[in-house]
Amino acid sequence: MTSVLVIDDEAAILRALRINLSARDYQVTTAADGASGLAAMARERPDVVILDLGLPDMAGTDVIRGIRGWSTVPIIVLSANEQELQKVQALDAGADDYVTKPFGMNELLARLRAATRRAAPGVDEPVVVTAEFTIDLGAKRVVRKDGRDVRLTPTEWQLLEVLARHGGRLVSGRQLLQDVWGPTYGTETNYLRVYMAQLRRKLEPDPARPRYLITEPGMGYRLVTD
Amino acid sequence: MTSVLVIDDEAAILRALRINLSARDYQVTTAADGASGLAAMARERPDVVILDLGLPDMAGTDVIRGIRGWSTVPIIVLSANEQELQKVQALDAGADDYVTKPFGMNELLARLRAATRRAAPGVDEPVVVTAEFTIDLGAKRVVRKDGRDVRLTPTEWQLLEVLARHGGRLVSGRQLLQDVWGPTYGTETNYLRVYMAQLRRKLEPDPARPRYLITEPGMGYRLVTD
DNA sequence: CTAAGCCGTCAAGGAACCGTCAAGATCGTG
DNA sequence: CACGATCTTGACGGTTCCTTGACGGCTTAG
Repeated sequence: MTSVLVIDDEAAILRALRINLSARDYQVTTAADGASGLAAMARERPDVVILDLGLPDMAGTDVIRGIRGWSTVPIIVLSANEQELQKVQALDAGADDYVTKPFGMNELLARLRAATRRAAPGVDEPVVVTAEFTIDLGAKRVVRKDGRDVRLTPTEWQLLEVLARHGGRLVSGRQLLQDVWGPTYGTETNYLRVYMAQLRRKLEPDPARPRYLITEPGMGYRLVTD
Repeated sequence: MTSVLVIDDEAAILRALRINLSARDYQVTTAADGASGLAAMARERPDVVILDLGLPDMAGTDVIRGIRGWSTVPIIVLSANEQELQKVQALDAGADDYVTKPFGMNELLARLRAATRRAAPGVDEPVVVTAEFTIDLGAKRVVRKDGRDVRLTPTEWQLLEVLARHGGRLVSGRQLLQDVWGPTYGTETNYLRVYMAQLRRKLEPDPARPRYLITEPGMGYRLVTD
């Protein structure tokens, strides 16, 4: 999922963007001024930034330069200012695009897609490593330590992905069922038994005595990464 | 020196751009319609394209797609059309930016700098190498290990290019369809089956048992590069 | 000790997915 | 305008995958 950081001091725009972006499966973080925007930038590592130039605490070009100092994340600038000089300064400071308010939501979304499409190859997804195998969440790939990669079915992969994204923490059976099979499931624990067995057969050195895909009786499952 | 291809049918704009760009040390090539624009594109290999959407011979989005079929060069669209739908269609077809006429020359130049700045670090087109063949994305060529090069149709090449640019990662059927056939496609999986078979027949040593163009049932396809 | 949960294992039927082939439609070119 | 190359479309058979039920081992509580 693509994550977006919106830096804007107008509550109305913030709300409109949050609603529209969330509805299209973007993960949205917001900040209301330049300082907290830069802080959020370092904390969240978003895939793309939408930046309003009319911030109360600092000049827009300084925010851009603050980000460009250490990141090449795409920056889309919003501004009510139509003056050409302003646009030139923002773009030359390192912005990728400049949209004048008022703007159409569909246009902004299209420019967002264009910006993320360019950056697409280069975003490194997290990787879970154990002594036996490596899970590459970005490539949707599992490779054993001997270099051969493991063939997983869609359901097997989804189940493993949910466990991996929880990073070693316990995940309840109900949550696993809902994340993999959909929100209407929750009690079909036999599905989990079947697919856990499949995963163990494909990943564990000794499937009878699991070392990574651990059952916590009565509670759920856990992927330990040692 | 940065080279620019300008595709526009208005003589006045063509002249203005030629003068302004030349004065700033860009190397300018021009074309007056879509067909000759695509021809010039293949001949000149410019670093960036400025494209007017109001061409006499073909739709703007088709010109964009014609370029995107084999090149990732930045495309800046010029248009008198302010309609949002037009912008969305152009950007989704693969354009990088959309500037509405009349435009300020300084703004256009700034957007030009932004577009070329982004592309700068990645200009060296990657090459994908396997034990059987080599894919040269820059030259749009596939060479077998025995030196003979493989003839691919435009669609075959586009499909292979999308897979190659994802470098071993899994690509979903929906994304392949949208990247190759356009954003309105997504369910016509039989296209993929047909063209995957074509590519395998031309690239795989044993097309019946593929080693490089791998199917992950229910999830998508992947180009493994061992 | 026994019964009741909970879990792991296995196999089979049916559905979904994929590879293959070939014919019609379309496009570009001379 | 005709020809060849390419793209689209439909149908068929084979393969993979998901679901489902049954059985037995293990643990725990009474």
